[in-house]
Amino acid sequence: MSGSARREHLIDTAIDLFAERGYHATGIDTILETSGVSKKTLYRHFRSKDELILAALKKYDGRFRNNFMRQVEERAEAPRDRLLAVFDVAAAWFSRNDFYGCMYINAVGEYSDPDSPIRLVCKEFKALMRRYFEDLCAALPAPDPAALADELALLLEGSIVTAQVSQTGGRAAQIAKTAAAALIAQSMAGAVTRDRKA
Amino acid sequence: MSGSARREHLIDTAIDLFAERGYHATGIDTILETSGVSKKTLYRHFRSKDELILAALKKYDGRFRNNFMRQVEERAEAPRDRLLAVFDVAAAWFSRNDFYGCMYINAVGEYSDPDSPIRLVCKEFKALMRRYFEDLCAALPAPDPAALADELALLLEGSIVTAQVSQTGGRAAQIAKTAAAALIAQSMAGAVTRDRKA
DNA sequence: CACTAAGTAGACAGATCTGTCTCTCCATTC
DNA sequence: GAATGGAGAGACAGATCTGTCTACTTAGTG
Repeated sequence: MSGSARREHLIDTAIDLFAERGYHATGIDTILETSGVSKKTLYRHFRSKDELILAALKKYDGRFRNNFMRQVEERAEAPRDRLLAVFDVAAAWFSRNDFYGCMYINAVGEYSDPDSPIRLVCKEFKALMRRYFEDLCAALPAPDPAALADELALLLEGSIVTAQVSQTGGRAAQIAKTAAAALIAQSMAGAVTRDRKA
Repeated sequence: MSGSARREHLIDTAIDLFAERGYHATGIDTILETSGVSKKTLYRHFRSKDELILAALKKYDGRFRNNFMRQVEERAEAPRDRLLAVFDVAAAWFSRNDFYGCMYINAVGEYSDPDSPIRLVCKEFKALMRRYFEDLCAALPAPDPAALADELALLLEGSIVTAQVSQTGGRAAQIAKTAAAALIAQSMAGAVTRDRKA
């Protein structure tokens, strides 16, 4: 295994363990045993555990969003259908047996300092997801894409934590999907109303 | 200070520290120093740290929901107004400088074993909050109180984590409130439509 | 082959964590 | 006033955690 491959393997292992057990509860030694990498190598690639956490969150960000958006785009074509497909993809995610909620939400729960790099990565991830919603809403086209995106993003977040806490699998995503359809309809109807008035 | 008073003081201190810093990151010693209680006393009242966590979550459950519902009921009278007032109360909560998200959501992020007592308390809390929504929806009366409650509960959860991660204060609650009004309207309109058809 | 860079294994230091235990003090009660 | 029991202070044990360091091995390259 090459140096960079080992580094990636380390990050992948860390992602899985942090996602399942949390950040403080996952020790360096556990990551090393699971990955089969030595401590020396870990500290050659990362200055500290916090840097490994940061690398894990950053790598997961790209991987997750790519995967998520690809699945949405595979399931539907039209903007409105894609907005709804988001919740079908979420349902599939929630039903996995390695679903432990959102890594970023969980991270924020463990790192409360608002200025910590970890928090910034989490904030950034959520901003990018919300941006994805806004792009889809703009393509509808919704009269106020930003406002509708805010609402739909809230529904997704709510379904994630509800699925995690209440362990109802895809049910939370189904509820969110129903609500999303209503909010989209309401948003578009508002546009029609305004158009008629004008 | 009497024995039981000391016990409560210990739990109150634990609530604050767990809420702010998380569960694994908060050591027994920190709780002892902050509360001014000795280690011997802590272990007289609680068998282990996990039992203290459990006691903290249970006490916070009663306190939070009492407080929350009282504020909602002070702000509005009619069921629909109260459903919307929920999000005003949430906005005030999110704007506090000691807002660190939901203790239960954060706890679930750190304790992934689905059968752990900690998880059960979290699940129970969310079920009780959702029940509160359902009671208000039934008083509307909404045609399908359970379905509407599910949706509104999702919006509240979403606003909590969004406020926590993105640090936008009461804004997330405002978005949720707007969406909630739309969902309530949609729900009631559906009832009217069905009534006319019948 | 020789050299170099990177890896494994693991001892080690120093900090921290949970939980137990002893000793002392103090308040209450008989 | 004596006895009892709760509480404070903190030593202590044993585990675990992060991070460093040494010694040995392996892979790749000129």
